[in-house]
Amino acid sequence: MKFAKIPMATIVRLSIYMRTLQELLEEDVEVISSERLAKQCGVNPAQIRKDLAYFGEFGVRGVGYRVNDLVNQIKDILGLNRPWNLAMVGLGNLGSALVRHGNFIKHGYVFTAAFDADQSKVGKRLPNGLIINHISELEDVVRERDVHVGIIATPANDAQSVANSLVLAGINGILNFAPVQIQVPDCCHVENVDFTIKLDSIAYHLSFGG
Amino acid sequence: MKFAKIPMATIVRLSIYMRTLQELLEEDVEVISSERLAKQCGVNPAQIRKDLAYFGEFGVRGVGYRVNDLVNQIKDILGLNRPWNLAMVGLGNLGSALVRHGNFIKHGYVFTAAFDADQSKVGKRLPNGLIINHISELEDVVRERDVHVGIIATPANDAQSVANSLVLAGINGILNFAPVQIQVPDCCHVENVDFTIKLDSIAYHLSFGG
DNA sequence: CTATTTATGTGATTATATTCACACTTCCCG
DNA sequence: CGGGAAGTGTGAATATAATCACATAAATAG
Ligand SMILES: NC(=O)c1ccc[n+]([C@@H]2O[C@H](COP(=O)([O-])OP(=O)(O)OC[C@H]3O[C@@H](n4cnc5c(N)ncnc54)[C@H](O)[C@@H]3O)[C@@H](O)[C@H]2O)c1
Ligand SMILES: NC(=O)c1ccc[n+]([C@@H]2O[C@H](COP(=O)([O-])OP(=O)(O)OC[C@H]3O[C@@H](n4cnc5c(N)ncnc54)[C@H](O)[C@@H]3O)[C@@H](O)[C@H]2O)c1
Repeated sequence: MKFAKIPMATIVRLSIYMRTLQELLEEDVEVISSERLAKQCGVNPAQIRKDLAYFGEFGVRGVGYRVNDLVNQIKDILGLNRPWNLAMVGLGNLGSALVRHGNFIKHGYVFTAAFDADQSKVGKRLPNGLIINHISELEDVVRERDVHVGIIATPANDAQSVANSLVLAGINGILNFAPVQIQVPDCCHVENVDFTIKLDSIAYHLSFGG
Repeated sequence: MKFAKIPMATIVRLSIYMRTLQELLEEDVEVISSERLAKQCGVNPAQIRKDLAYFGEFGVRGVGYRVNDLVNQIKDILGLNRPWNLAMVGLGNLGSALVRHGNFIKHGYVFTAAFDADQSKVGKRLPNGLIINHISELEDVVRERDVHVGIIATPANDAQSVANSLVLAGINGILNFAPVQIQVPDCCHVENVDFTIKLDSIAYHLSFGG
């Protein structure tokens, strides 16, 4: 995999295609054209074909793509045909809602560790059976349970220090919900989720009709 | 404002600059160069200058940018020097965590309405004093309370129908947390938040060392 | 008042991403 | 079996975005 330099935007779109294809699968659609898929995903049909072409030929000319096959092929491309272990750091409002949520497991992401700094939370059992560890145990527990990705849902002030611990524990993927830009070495890939930035984009569009 | 065609990516970065500048303000930094700001935001310094140049000249040559002024200028650019009224639709796990969260109000976003389809939730009072209305009242309440942006936090299956109601009620900005691509007329601007897509990107990077 | 330093603003350049357009493959129907 | 019809795969053409590099402006020191 990965013969040319792949646009980051392509990777994001592949996820979107996959979600849509999974829905189609549930509606028993067996084959779909790039044109119909494009409409559902809100992109250009050629875009879909080109995105896929980076990784191989997955369709049948004159016919389209077999939905089931394409889902699996995209999973292979993204590295999703295996489970990924997650650690949640910070079990407040947001962190708790996230671990409770079923969509992660549905897509192959499993919470195998949870950490908080608040002693009154440590030892508590989460709905999925996981017991909250103290943040000081992070490094040991992360290694022990083979955690691949850390999720930061602590207050903004603590995010950088948590990120440092995660990196030290050997983690190279972080999903950061705190509204700060965390600094990590190149070996570690960070994705940020900040809802208020999305709201700002909406505000701009509403204000200036973009 | 908006003299040339502005890259969407520029708008997103402006939000990020603003967040960082607001932090700097709290640390009593008065003036900052594009170079230092760039490092903190993880972008190229020329990028910052070019992004700002779309909208005017905000810096002082040989000196840098006055932090406080720049924050306000970015707010003007994005249309954030006014309050924006939000409606939350779906007060489950995620929706409840969101309305409880203080960051929205801090950035000028105010929840002025909340809706759910579950009768047992209708009439309940949220921590911010807001009372949950039934989804059937959406159109009336949205108009009455001058809601500008709708936030969808319902199950995926209900997202499209909620979006339809919001559009019908005259809303042209939607923040969608349901993991589906909703279809709306051009007058309505939609931003999606899907954490699992971010996780997929991380998985790809970890798998293939991008 | 001049030289030096710093750091912006921006045209030119390079890099990246999207879209077009059509050759080519498969299917289907008569 | 031959002639559309449908729809992929992809090189070429656009379009968009990021970066460089330098002229220019302010501040400071001598
Ligand atoms: N709640 C939301 O809807 C929402 C929305 C957008 C962004 N965010 C961001 O997500 C983060 C969490 O938000 P929240 O509402 O859950 O906050 P919260 O205060 O409810 O929870 C934070 C949790 O982190 C724990 N914590 C603090 N320091 C820690 C440390 N060093 N190590 C481990 N755990 C630590 C606290 O004990 C607490 O349980 C914040 O940065 C917030 O800005 C939240
Ligand atoms: N909880 C998370 O951390 C999380 C993470 C990622 C994505 N999401 C997505 O966010 C959405 C909500 O997740 P959740 O965990 O809060 O689910 P939830 O089941 O806890 O809450 C959904 C709420 O929506 C209400 N609802 C259902 N149909 C409705 C309708 N037609 N109109 C108004 N309200 C309606 C339900 O009564 C319920 O209160 C889902 O689409 C989910 O996939 C959630």
